[in-house]
Amino acid sequence: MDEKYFAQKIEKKWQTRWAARSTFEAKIDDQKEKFYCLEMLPYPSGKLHMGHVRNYSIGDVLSWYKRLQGFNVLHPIGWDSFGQPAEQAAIKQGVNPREWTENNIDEMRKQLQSLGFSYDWSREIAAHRPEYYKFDQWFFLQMLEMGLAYRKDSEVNWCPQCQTTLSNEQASGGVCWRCGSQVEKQMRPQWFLRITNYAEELLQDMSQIEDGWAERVLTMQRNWINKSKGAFVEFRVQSSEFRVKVFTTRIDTIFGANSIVVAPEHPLILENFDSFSDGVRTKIKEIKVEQATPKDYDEESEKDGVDTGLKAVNPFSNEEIPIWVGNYVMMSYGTGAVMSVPGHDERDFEFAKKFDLPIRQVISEPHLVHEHHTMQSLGLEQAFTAKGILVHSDYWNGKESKDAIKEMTHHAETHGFGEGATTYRLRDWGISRQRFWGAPIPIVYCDSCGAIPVAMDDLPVELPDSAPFTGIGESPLAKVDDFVNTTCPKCGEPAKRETDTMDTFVDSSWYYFRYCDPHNSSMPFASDVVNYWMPVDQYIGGIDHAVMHLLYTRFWTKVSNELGLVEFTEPAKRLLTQGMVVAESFYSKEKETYVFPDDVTIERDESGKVLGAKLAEDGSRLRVAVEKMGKSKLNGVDPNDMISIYGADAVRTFSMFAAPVENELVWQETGIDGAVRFIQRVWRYVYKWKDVIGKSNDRIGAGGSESADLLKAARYSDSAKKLRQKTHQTIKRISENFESGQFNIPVAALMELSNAMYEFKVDPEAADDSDIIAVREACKSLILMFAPYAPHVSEELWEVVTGSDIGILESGARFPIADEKVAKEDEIEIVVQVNGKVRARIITSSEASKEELQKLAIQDKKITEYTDGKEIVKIIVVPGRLVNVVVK
RNA sequence: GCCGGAGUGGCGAAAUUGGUAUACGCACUAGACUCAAAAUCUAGCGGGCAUUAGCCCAUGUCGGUUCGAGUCCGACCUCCGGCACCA
Repeated sequence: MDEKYFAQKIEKKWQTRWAARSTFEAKIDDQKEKFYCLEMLPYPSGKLHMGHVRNYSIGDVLSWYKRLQGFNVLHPIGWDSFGQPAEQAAIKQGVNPREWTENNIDEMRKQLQSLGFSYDWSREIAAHRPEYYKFDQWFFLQMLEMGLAYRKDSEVNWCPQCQTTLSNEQASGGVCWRCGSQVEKQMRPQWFLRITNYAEELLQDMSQIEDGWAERVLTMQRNWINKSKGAFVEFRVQSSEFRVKVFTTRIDTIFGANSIVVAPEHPLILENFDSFSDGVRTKIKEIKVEQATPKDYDEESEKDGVDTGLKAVNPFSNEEIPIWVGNYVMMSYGTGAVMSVPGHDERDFEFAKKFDLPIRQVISEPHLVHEHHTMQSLGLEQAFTAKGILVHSDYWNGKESKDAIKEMTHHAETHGFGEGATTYRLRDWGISRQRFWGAPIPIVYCDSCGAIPVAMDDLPVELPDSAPFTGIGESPLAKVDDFVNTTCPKCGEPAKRETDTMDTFVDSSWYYFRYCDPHNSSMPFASDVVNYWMPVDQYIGGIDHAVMHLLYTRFWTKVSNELGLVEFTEPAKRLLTQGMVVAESFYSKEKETYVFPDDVTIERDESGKVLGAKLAEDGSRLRVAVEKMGKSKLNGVDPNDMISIYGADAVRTFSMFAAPVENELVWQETGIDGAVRFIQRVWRYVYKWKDVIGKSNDRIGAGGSESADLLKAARYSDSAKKLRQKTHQTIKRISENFESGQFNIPVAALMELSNAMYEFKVDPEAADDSDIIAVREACKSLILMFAPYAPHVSEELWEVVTGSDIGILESGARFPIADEKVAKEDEIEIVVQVNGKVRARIITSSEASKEELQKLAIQDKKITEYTDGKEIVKIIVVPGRLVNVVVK
């Protein structure tokens, strides 16, 4: 056996063995507790980036840990293989999107395998294959039957030059990515899923998962759904039958309404448009165009609007107020009209300031009520948005907001101009895409029967193998006559297929079900199999998916539950949201592009701090920036190169050690040497002790089976005792870290353990039995705890220590368990503070009582120097930690 | 703009959840080994003053609560993620 650590060689060896032995294939086993560990599946871009490495390393660490604890672990992987990049490659390079995608999958599979991830490859799935997307279509038809899928007109980005629809990304900055034309909005009929039916459940069921999901994710989802209780109120339009309906959560502020602001496409405006003056009409058209132009989010759009001259009547005060058209009111949101209360709403305040509209205060802070009650108007510096006491509100004066909201809503209801209501900001999920590379929506349009679903037995509706990819005109799919032309499933007459395909979020909404039963051809999955494995015990993915994907997938689970397919209503018990991995990159203003360190001359000061950067090619200055990996075409660091230089174990270990998993990580390679050195240190240590701790030594029992009696019976020297103490302290610490999802600290703890092993200065030749037992215990514990990070080298060293090539998992080895008695320190250091400042340290028994500690502290010479001549006010004693003497 | 986060040495970070700030590692410096280099080992490594065993300052900024604050509260600054057709 080679005694030098050579990563590439042992990694290949163990990857081959695991595959040959099907080590990681999961089977249903009622004798064992199951653990479903799932990482978000990748889009097959063709190249792994460090964000992937980090994500999948976390999952692999956890999978190994759970296997070592005896769980029946399901750890699958697959491909989210529909999406725009394949279609863009088809347009730009003329390749076939399916071939392009399959090639990318082959490439990325190789890379994942070279990292030695413990996947059950027999369950691999890919969204673009008919055997998968057949069931996207199946689910769609089920939802159609349930009344959850429907069709309505909705906006898309439209390039008038290319005569094609564009994604938001393709329309960024409001111009077409291809030709640079101004992008417009266009209405077209599209399919939607009624996620809004589940708004309340999506909120309520958060109680099932709040222990396992990060609070920040649930908060974001809650705010996205944005439930608000309030009331609809109708304002009569003066000298007209028209009533404008608004929604407000603050009906208590209605006496402060100075105007009604409506969207430019509000029915009232459409109806009265011809009666407006030229100036008003021009302004309304401008606002309409502004709203129809896609904007970047960071563009701050200034409030704009125009007084239409129409008047509305406040149903509470009978006051006549003007009706404005405003650029901040959208027809697609709410009722398309708001009542403007500048005194108590920030947006309305800003609008009123800009157009010099009256601002009235009708809510006051309790202690100011008297003053405000008698004053006509107040010069508010900013909107007062808190609740309070009503003033200048006629009959309602003096009431608290909370009561006024109830009573005023009731008043509106009994007088027929309003009603209490709960609204949600969440909108239905539009799934239609005017693109080729997605699952076709299984609908046929017949002139006489209308939109008819394809029969279940006729699924899948398969994508044709080729289509004209031009980037111009309608979707490529619509240009394939053989696909488009069909017969009506109902009447048999000639008819046309739906040519829109589904949003790729559909594929990723149920893939974790499919992993449980990946080869089922008649159903998406068998219920009993899914009910064994699901819900997912630990889901791991980027924080960038906190809202959309995770909300869609929760919705899908609820629908599946309603269909009787699954027993549960939430897909994942625990969610770990990994921080983004970003590449240190540089932005070139002239070229409007990001470049990465290879092409850049970086200027640093003596300490290595980056001062600036210049483009190597022409010396132009660059802005230092970071860019999310995978977002840009340039992915910064190539994991392939790193694996071939440092080995998979080192790359995995370092990606975990570099930062806590929830932090954002600016990737830099410096530091990975430390991981390599650590692996080599462990390697050398095990080899140094190999002959005395391995199986060949039968003086103290075989290396493969550690007997508790043996450990107990041995008489240890002080240094051996100290080594055992460190071993068990490390086990304890790492177990706690794993349970709480901290994966960086265990690496540091293992390094500390190995440092302690090196400090155990007994020569293997001169070691007595108890020394050997202590060393062997340390080595075996270290190997087992390191296996989740660096499985290849751990398997190899396990073979060295146990003398058997059966493999860690096959041998039945378990994650070590800490012995509290062994881990316990006899003596500890107690800090003594005077007024919170550390002034002395005393070494004492870890058992010392509060009284003993206090006594020791005030007798200490260093402490008396500070306390002499002063009055001791109090003494705080925290056993095991510190004593704080407070003096005056 | 709206929603959600983050900020600790030259760098990645740790801190038992209110109790010794800087564990572990990277980089760096010096020494040992070597003809030499690499590797390895030993020591040092937040800043300032003393260079002794001591003192003062430091966890983005400003303020507050507390015997005690990186941790809790308030305001601000900077950076990052999401915003419904990137996945």
